[in-house]
Amino acid sequence: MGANICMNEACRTTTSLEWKKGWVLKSGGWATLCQTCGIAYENLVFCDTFHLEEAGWRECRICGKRLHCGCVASKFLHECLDFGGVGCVKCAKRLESRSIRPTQILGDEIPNVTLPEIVQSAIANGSGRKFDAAGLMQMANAMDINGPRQLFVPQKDNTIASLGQMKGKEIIPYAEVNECFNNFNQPSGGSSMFVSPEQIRSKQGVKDMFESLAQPSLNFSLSTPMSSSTLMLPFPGGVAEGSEQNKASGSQQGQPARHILPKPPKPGQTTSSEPNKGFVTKIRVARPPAEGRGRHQLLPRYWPRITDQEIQQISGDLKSTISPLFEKILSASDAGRIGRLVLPKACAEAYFPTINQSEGVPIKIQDVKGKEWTFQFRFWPNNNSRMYVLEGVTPCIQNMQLQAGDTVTFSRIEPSGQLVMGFRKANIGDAPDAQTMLVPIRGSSGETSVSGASDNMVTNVSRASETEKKKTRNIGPKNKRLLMHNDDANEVRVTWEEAQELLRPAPNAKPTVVTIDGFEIEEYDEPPVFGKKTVFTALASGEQEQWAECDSCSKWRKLPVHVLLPAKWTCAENVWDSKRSSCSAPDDITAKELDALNRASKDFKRSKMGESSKVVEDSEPTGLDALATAAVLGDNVVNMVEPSSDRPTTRHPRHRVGCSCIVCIQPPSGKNKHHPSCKCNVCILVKRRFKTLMQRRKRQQQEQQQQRVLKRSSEMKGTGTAAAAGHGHGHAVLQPINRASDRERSLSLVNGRKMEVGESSSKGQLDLNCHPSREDDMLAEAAAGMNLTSLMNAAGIPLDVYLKQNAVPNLSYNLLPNAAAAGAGESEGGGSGGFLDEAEDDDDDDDEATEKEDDDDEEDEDEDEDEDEDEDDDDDEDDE
DNA sequence: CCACTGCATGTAGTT
DNA sequence: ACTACATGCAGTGGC
Repeated sequence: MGANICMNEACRTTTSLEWKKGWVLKSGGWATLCQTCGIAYENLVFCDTFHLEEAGWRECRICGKRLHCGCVASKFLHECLDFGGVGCVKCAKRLESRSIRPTQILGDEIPNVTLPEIVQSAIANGSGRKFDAAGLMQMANAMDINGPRQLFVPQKDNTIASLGQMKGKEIIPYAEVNECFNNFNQPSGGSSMFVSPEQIRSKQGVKDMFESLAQPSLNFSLSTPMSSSTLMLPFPGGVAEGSEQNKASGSQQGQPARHILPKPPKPGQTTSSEPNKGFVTKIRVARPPAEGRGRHQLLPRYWPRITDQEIQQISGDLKSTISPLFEKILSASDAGRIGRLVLPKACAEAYFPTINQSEGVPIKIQDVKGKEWTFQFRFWPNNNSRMYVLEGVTPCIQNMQLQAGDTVTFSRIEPSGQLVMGFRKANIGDAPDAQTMLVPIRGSSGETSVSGASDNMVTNVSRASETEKKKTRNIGPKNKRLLMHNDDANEVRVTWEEAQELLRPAPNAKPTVVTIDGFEIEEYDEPPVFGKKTVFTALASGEQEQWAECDSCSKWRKLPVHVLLPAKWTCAENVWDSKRSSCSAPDDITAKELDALNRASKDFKRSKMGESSKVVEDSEPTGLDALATAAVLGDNVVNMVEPSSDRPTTRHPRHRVGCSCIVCIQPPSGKNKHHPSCKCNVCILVKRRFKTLMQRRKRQQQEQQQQRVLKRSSEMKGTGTAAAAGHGHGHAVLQPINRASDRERSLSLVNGRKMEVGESSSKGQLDLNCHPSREDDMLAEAAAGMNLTSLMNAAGIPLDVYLKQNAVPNLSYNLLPNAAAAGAGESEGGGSGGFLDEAEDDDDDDDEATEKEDDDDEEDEDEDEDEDEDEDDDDDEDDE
């Protein structure tokens, strides 16, 4: 704790002040002590009368530690001074009798305003409040960075005070304080506006400032903007303030001020420009005019970044003076069809009209060509706050040909207050680094800022480096969803998909198998490792092959399909083919095949990277056929055979041999895609399930038979005896009876479906894309996949009879090695099948309610049969 | 069925 | 913990 003292050095009235966050007020003075270094640091004081509650972040000049100054001056002991800063009430009153002549800005005559007028109006009415509050906010901006040395920037010097305070790396366009104060008496001083923090720091201290302030009548003047730009950051809420802004002030008084404060740049960052030179094309990262009802300081991401050149051009085009307000990078939803542009809250409250109703008000905004657009400016209640949006922006967005990632800028024409909406196309060069940022900010559409710049004055490619930083800050952390769902994000997605395919259990990791809802899940303590990417091919016979490229000699080696290779693999590790276990061994592949392999690999990768999203959309109707084809030929072979027509989708390709994932075990869609001898996962599954079905049928028949025997027995023994016997064995006996009844129901469904299957079969078209848990469908699959339509008719006969008749081998063990893994646990449950079968068995054991749910599900599925195959695919996956 | 509207929710940044 | 905001989603109305 300590004391705050009136900034008028002649007065030095003190008041208490509470400090936060590890910073203490130096007793009796205007300094705080950094607890790290103990060096005194100028304090700043805000007048709470005007709800200026935030001082912002400052940086210790010695240690660089950031200070959040939350100090608030006593509202009763201090008043805001017209020329910035605060003074004690006593001094303020003393100044009442002395008029303060405001400065002239760029030749615009500003009416004289006296302190009493300002202060009194500020206290008395809302509009005046805003005037002063905004001015103080501006002062706060200055003090954020430079402390009280910068405190007394004339209010009219908005150009100076508002242009930014990019500590360290960015331009600090504030007038150097002492020059500024000198300019109080030296109109058109022409001193530098853009000074580095170091320069500022090198200047003399507070005392001179106080001396300047002590001058009762200050003749404000502005430093001439360093360029001939007509940029004028508007005086916040002041005389030149637009009427809207003045109107806006009143209703927001009660809103708490928020701390939307820029972080100081890291010490290592470079200054974007040298002061006093080369400003014409320099990026101007201007802190926007601090004004508005919320009196918020904008997050740096919203600070308008505009060059003098651009300002000149815009101003020239519009024949007006413009004041950059803020900008925003369009999100996907901003640029989407919905036509709603989410406005940063602080910006909306600062620069847009006050709205008290959610419906908002129509607002007219010009574009840089002078065309006027009307949007609805409104808000939605959101978490006890507001979410401001501009509605109806679609025509404008389309007119400007903007996309997510582009930037819209909002400026204001002075003095009319007309809002201007500019834009800046995202720049390919904005992407910081292809390696560090896999996802390009913009697509590879080739659109660059150059084209945008030609007709948009706000655009300037010279800002690339600055925009890059901004992009990193804006798009990167804040718009991750935008990035990841941008069409251009395929690279990441593909990479992820590829990573999925390449993931292997750690070499020595032993899985712990847990069963959840009948599904066996392997849990590994070790994280997975990446394996080597291989290419699968399939022969006309349906036999599949796996190919891997040696990391040493780049020769392709044929491998067993179930093999999972480590990330690095060479011929020497080809333990499956001793003849080709050396790099010196020739390729066991013809040149043509090799070319096809390479093409397959490249096409696969390229199509995934470049066109995956498009393929997903465009080839949706045929993609399933492609999947089905892939099921037979191997998904990558599709590319080899028909690289142009059947590109892989970004979806997980089914039927990947050896893959036991939840997708691959699904039947493929498409019709007549399976050769009878196909040994793909699905066909194997189908066959296995058919076998399971037959076994269950047999079991059911046995149960029915048992039931009939039991019934006859009980009839013969009489009811009483039967009841007694039933009591003893009832549970054991009745259970299968219930099961039998369930299965009768199930079979009736099967039979009901049987006709459909028969019809379908008669056409030679069977849809394999059905729910695996639906036995009837699976039966159909079995009939199709095995070309055993007659099996359907045989479904009613005992399995063993059928097996004998058709010489169906023990399908469960006729699996590819990894496919066998896919059916993990199939030996369980009486060897009836894999986990799917187990799930079925579980269903059998389920209670009545569950059975009913199952019935409902079945009905639903039946209803959904007519839906497109893709949807079925998804349903299947979801259901699984 | 589709587009629109308004709110809810999840995520990320800030305090 | 709080806030801002991007986006999802249910409800609604029009075609």
